[in-house]
Amino acid sequence: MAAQSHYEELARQLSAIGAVKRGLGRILPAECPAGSAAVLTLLGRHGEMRMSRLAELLDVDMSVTSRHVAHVAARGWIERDPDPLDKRSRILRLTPAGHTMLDELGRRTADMFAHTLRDWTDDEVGQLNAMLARLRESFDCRTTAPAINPRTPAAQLT
Amino acid sequence: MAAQSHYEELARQLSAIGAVKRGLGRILPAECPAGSAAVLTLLGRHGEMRMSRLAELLDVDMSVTSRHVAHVAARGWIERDPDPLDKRSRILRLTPAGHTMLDELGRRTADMFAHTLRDWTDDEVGQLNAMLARLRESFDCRTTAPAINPRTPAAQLT
DNA sequence: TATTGTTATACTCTATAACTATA
DNA sequence: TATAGTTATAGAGTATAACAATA
Repeated sequence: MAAQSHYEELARQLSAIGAVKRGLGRILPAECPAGSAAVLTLLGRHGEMRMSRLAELLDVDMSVTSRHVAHVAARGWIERDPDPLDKRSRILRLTPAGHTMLDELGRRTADMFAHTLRDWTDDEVGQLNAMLARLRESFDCRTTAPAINPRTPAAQLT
Repeated sequence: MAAQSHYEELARQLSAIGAVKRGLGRILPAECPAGSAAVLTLLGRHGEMRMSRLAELLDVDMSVTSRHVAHVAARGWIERDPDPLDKRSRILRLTPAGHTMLDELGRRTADMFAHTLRDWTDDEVGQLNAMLARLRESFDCRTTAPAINPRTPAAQLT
C-alpha cells in the first residue's frame, strides 16, 4: 500500500506516457497503424488463434479487434480460415507478407529505441518491461479479483 | 544498449498499457475526461501558466491544449485572464471549483490504485514512477538531443 | 437461448492548416 | 514578419448496441 501522492503521480505518468506511444506510432509504415502492428505482433508471438482470443490479448472489445483484423487482412498480412470445429469462428494466421511486415516493425522499433534509450542498460529496459507487465496484471480483474467480479470463467484465463 | 528483443517487448508493453489508461479513464467524472483531468493536474502542480507552457507540459500541440482548456473553462474549473505583459497570451489559473474537482480526481485515483495495486509496496510504485519519468525524458528530444534537433532554445527547457 | 463475429454509430484524443490578434 | 492562441477538418482508437450465423 503506497501513499496517495504516489498514486496521483502514477496517474500523471500514465497520462504523459501517451507522448512516447505517439512517438512510436510515427515510425510505423503508413499502411500499418498501431492497432495493426499490435495484431501482427501478437499473432507472431502466440501463433494462430481465434478472434476472441486475440481480443483478450489486445484487451479491447471484439468489435475493435474485428476492425483491426479486417485492416491487416485487407493488406494480405494475415489469413482468416473458418474453424472446422466451430463454423462461427475464424482462425487467424500470419501470411509470409505478414511475417515480412512484422520483421520490418521490429527493425524500426529497435532502431528508434537504440537511439532514444542509448544510455539505458539492457537490465534497466528489462526492469521497466517487468514492472509494466506487473502493472497490467494487477489491473486485469480477470486475474486479480475473479471472486469479486467473475466476468470470465477460470478456464478461459490466460 | 539493450537487446532487440527487449525493445520489441517494450513496444508491446507500451501498446498494452493503454488498457490501464482506459481503466483509469472510466473512474473519472462524466464531465471530466482524461484531457481535462490532465489540465487540472498540471495547473494544480505547477501553478498558473500560459497556454504555450501548458502545451509543453502536456506534450501535445497547442491546438489540442486549446480545446482541453476551453472544456475546463466552460465548466468553471479554471479562469483565463489576459496577460498584461503580452495581450496575445492568457494566464490560466484554477478556480475554487477547479480545486474541488482536482481533489475529487485525486480521491478517485487513490481509491482505484489502493485496490488494484494493493500488493505493491510504496517503494515499488515509486520505482515505477521514476522509470516512467526517465522513459519520457529519454524520449523527449528537447532534452536529449538539442544539438541534433534544436527545435527549442535552451532557455525554454524545463 | 447463448455465443462468435461484424457493422453502424458516437465519443475522445490528436495533428495539420488556416485564421485572428498582437508583438 | 513572427508569435500566441483559436477553430475547422481529418484520422486513429475505442465502446455500445443491433445484427447475422451458428452452437
